[in-house]
Formats: sequence, C-alpha cells, structure tokens
Amino acid sequence: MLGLLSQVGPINGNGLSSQADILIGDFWTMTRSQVYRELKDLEKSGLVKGGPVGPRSSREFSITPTGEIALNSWLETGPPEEVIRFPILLTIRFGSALTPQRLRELLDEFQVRHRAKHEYYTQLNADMTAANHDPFEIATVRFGLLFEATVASWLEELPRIVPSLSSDIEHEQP
Amino acid sequence: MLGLLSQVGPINGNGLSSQADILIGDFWTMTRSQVYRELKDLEKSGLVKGGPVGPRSSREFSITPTGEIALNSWLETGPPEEVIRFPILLTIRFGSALTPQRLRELLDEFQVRHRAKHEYYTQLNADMTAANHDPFEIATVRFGLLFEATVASWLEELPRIVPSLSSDIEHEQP
DNA sequence: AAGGCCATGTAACAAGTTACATGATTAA
DNA sequence: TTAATCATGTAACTTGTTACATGGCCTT
Repeated sequence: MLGLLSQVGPINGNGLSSQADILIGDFWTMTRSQVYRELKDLEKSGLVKGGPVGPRSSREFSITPTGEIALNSWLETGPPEEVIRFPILLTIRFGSALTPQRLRELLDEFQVRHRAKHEYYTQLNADMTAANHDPFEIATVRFGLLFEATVASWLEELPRIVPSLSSDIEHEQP
Repeated sequence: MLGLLSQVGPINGNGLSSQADILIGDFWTMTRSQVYRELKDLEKSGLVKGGPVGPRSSREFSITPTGEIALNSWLETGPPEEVIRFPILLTIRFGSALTPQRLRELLDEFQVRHRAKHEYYTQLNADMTAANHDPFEIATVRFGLLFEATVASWLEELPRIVPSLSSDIEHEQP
C-alpha cells in the first residue's frame, strides 16, 4: 500500500483499492476492507496522512516522509518466502477419488481459464513492450506470461504422467 | 483435511498436520492451529469422528462416511480459482526505489532459494518415477518442477528486461 | 529419578472475506 | 425529480499466524 500510495497518492480508500487491482492485481490481492483497515493503522503510525472528510465521508491519503522511509526499508529487506497454494493440485493429488471423466472435465475448465490468462499476458506484454513501459512493470508481466505457459505445458504432459487421463485408449493389465 | 484423513487416518491433530506438510506441503499450507480448529468443526458437523482422549489430551480422528461424501463432492465441484501472491513481484514492481545493486542482491538470494527448490523437485521427481509412485502424486511434483524451472528462466531473462540489472556495463544515453 | 526435549494442544492476535449501509451522481 | 446505479465506507465473520502452556518420553 505504501508503494502504491507513493505512486498514485493522494487517493481515497476506494481509489487505492482499484489502483491495487490495476497495478499489482496480477500477482497480489487485497480487498477494499483490508485497505481501509490498513489505512487507519498506517495513519495511526504516521506512515500515511489523511486529509479532511470529503463526499461520502471519504478521505484522501498520502504517504508521509516517514512512510517513504518505511517503504524503502521494507523493499530493502527483501521479499518474504512466497506461500504457494494451488488448489488444482489438491484436486489432482486426491484425484483417484474422481472418475477419470470428471477429472478430465475439471482439467478442461482449468485449461480454458488459463489459456485466457495466457492470452491476456501475451497481449499485455506486447502492448507494454511496444509502448516502452516501465521495465519493472514489464518484468512482472513476463512472469505472468511464463507462468501461464508453464501451466499450459504441465496440462499437456499430464496425460503422459497420469495414464487414466489419456483419452480413449484402453489400458490393459498384462 | 478430509482428503488426508481418508488416506492417513485415524490420526491426531499433530500427526495430521505433519502428514499435511509431507503429503501436500509443496503446494498447500496449513498450520497446526488451523488443523485443530477445523477438526473441532468437522467433528461438530459429523464429517470426522474423534476417539477417546489419549496421552497429552490427544485424540485420534477418522473421516466418517458422511465425510467421505463431503470430500467427494468437494472434489467433484472442482478447484476454486487460485490466489496468486508473489512477494518478489512486489519488490520488482517497486524496484526503482532500490539501488540496482541492492536489487541484484535480493534477486540473488531469491535465486539461491529457488535453485534449491528446483533441485529438490528434480530429485523427488526422479525418485518417485523410479519407485513407481502414485501418478497423481508425481503429477503434483511435475508441476513444482516446471514451476521452478520457470522461475529460473524468468530470473535469467530479467537483466534483458530491466537494463539497470545487467551487470557491469555502462548504459549510455545517446 | 531428574532434566531436558519433543509432542500435543490452546489462546490471542492479525489478515482476509463477505455482506451490508448509505450518500452522491446520473439518466429517464 | 425520482429511480436506478455507483462510489465509498463499515461491520461481522472466517481463516491464517504466533506465541504460549503442559504433559510424556528418553537419556543419563
């Protein structure tokens, strides 16, 4: 949030939440509720400063100099280890409890979703590169692109790993 | 948890938590505390059944027939959309606030961690394949392996995307 | 059989989600 | 100028994390 505020502030809670979706939504999520709560806390600790109450009891917040320092030291510290939670791997891991047909259906849905994401990143990557966007931003898009490509190739190889998924062939027990 | 219980139950909370780490820890996290709380709830809804109190006030839980049904219908429903939260992309996204030197250091640390993971998955994949493990299990390992390979190639291409990261060369402004 | 170390569980807190309330703005 | 819609914020609930308590077990 400090990072966002330093780029798009002064802004109100709702706006900040939208900007988060736009600017970092591809690899970070936060709900509006979180934004408001956190904004309150950050103000209390002096890292952001809120202006007067405007329409719909909204207030605009900006990062303070102390906030900039905190942001910087957060960045300096380096990212925490990522928490990976990939629900479809749960489905796969316990996949023997499903019929192969149903599992294949689920995987197909999954594939559709991720093909769309892949296209999205491909487009975004092309556009941003063409438009000479901030390289740091492009770097994050590249990650998304590579990631979706990986998902695709994993799906492709799956039937070779899990025999019950290969299409219409009978699997004989010799 | 139901999936785990159906494979490793009857087991107490602590044991279940350990099994979770072992069996699905590579793509799903849960803390012991969560396990205990959830076990309590699942018992209340009749999806698991706890035995008598043993040493250290521990109890062993098993999945009930109702639980098996619930598990199955959860699997049938298909995985929810995954939530991606990749902290290093935040660091990158706001990377212009760091010196290129510091950023490179952070990326190096990141690379070390992930190279280790890549090796881990490579090994695991080889072992499991050799030992003719459950293909569903292997499929999840394959994902880990592909993912880490992707991280590696992203890191490799990064300097080409973000000029300030390319090593010792001077970047002239023509 | 005493001391230290694990195994097991609990409680308090923090972060994340969902559902709701309400005051502006716009369009008919 | 009323109704519909959207912007903004709040409250209640759920999930996730951290820190703590304590009782068995093993080692000497």
